[in-house]
Amino acid sequence: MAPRLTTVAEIGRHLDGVVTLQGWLYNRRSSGRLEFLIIRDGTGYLQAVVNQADVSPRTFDRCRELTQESAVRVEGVVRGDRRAPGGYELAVADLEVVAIAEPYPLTLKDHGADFLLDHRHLWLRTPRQHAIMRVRATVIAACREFLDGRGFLAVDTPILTPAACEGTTTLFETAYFDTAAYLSQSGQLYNEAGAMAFGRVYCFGPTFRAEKSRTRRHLMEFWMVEPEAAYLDFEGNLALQEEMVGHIVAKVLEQRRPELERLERDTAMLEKAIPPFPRVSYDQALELLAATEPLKWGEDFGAPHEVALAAHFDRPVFVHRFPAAVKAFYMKPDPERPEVVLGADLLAPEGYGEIIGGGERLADYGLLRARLEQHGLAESAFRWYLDLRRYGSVPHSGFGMGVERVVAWLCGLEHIREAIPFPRLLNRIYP
RNA sequence: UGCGGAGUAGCUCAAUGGUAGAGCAGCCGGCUGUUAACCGGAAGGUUCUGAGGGUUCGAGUCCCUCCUCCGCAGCCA
Repeated sequence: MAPRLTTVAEIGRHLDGVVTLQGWLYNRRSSGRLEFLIIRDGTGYLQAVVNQADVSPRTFDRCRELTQESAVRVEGVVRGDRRAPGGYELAVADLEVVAIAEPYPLTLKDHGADFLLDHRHLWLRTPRQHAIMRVRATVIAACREFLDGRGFLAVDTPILTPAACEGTTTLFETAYFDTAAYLSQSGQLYNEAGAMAFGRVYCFGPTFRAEKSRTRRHLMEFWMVEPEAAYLDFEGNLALQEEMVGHIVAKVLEQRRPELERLERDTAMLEKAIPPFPRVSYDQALELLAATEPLKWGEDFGAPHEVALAAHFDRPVFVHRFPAAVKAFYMKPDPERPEVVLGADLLAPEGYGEIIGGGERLADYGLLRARLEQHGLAESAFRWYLDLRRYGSVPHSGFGMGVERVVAWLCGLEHIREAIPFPRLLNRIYP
C-alpha cells in the first residue's frame, strides 16, 4: 500500500499508519546512530526520527548531509511519543532529498531586528511568525464574516486616487500617465458613495501614509477595514465597532489558542474585551489626564495621552467628541455642542493605542462646503463628494480599523512590523 | 525635523587607553532519545573594530565631522 501524503497538522489522524510528508528541515540533532530531523511543512513542525538500523546506509548518510532548510520528503510510521515535541513523531523508513539548502543565514539563535528585516522572506519560516500570520488571517476572516453577516456589502475603493482625502502632505505621489496620482490613504470618501448606493458597505485593502513616523505603531503601508452605513447615527456606529472588535477577539481566542500560547500572550486582558466598552468624552478624558498628562482644551491627544488614558481601563475604551478644530473636515459637529464633533477613537488596552477612528459624517451640503474651505481644500476635487449631499443626503457613519494594530495588540507584539508579512517602514522597502 | 541609543567574525555579543575574544552557523571527527542537544578539533577580523580626521609613546576604547541602523516625539490606524 502506497504511503499516504499528509501534513503535520493532520498527522494525528494517521497514528500507527505509514505516511509521507513533504517539507523543509527546520533543525537537525544527532546522537550517533540516531538522527532527529525537525520537519516543517507550513502547517506545523514534526520530529522525524531516523534510526540507522531501520534505513539503508545511503539514506542514513543523506540525513547527515542535510542542512537547515533543505527540502525533503520523508516516509515512515506515525508514532505517539511523549518525548517528541507535539506528542507525535515519524519513524522514518525512507527519505528523499528534494534540494540541499546552502548555509542558512537565520540560525536558531538570536538575531537583531535589522538582520531579521533584511531576511523577512526567510524570517517568515519561523514558528513565531507562523503564529502571528495565523492570528492575522483569523482577524481578517473575522472582520469579513462579521460585516457580511450584518448586511454590509464588500465594495472596493480605488488605490490610485486623484487627490487627497485630508490634504496631500502625507500621500505617496506617483505618475499617472501625464498627471499625478496618489496612493489611497483611506477609502472612506468612496465608501460614502457606496453607502448611498447600497446602504451598508465596507472596503478592505492596503492604505498608504507617507508619514515620517518611526515608532513601533507605524507602517507606511498597512491594511484597513472601513465600514460605512447610511442611516447609522453616532451611537449606532459605536455599537457596531464594539461588536465587531468583540467578535474578532472571540474568534481569535476560539481558533488561535495554540498560536497565542506560542507567542506567550497573556490572554487574561483579551478575555475582558467583551462589549460594551467604556465611553469617555474628550472633556472627561482631560479630567482623567489632569494628574498625569495634562492637556489644555482644544489640544489633540498625543501618544502619551492615549497610553495614560487607556491605562485607566482594562478593556478597549472609546474617546469621543473631540474639538472640531483638530479633526477632519467631514466630521459632523455635535448639534448640542458645535465646538465638538461626533467622532470617536477606540483605544486598545496595554498601551497599544488607537485601533479605530470613526464617527458620524457631515451630511449637510452647505456646512460641508464651508468646512472644505476652512481646511483649504479645493472644492473642484471634491465635486463628486459634494454631490452625495445634493442627491438624497442622509445621516451616515463609519469607521476605519487598522488590521496590523489589532494583530499587534492581540499577539502582544513589541512592534507592528511583525504584524504584516512584508512591512514597509521608514527607509525600508526591501525585501 | 528634534532628543536619546548603537555600529567589533556570516549571526549574537565580550575586551580598565596597553598583544582583538567567546558562543552559534559553516568545515572535520565522536555519541542509540535529542529538545535552540552535547563533546573534541581546525578555521574564521583586507595588521583589523561603519567612514574620515584629531589627542596620545600607544585608540575598539577619548574628542570632532559624516554615514547607517534602532527607539521616543510630532502625525496617524
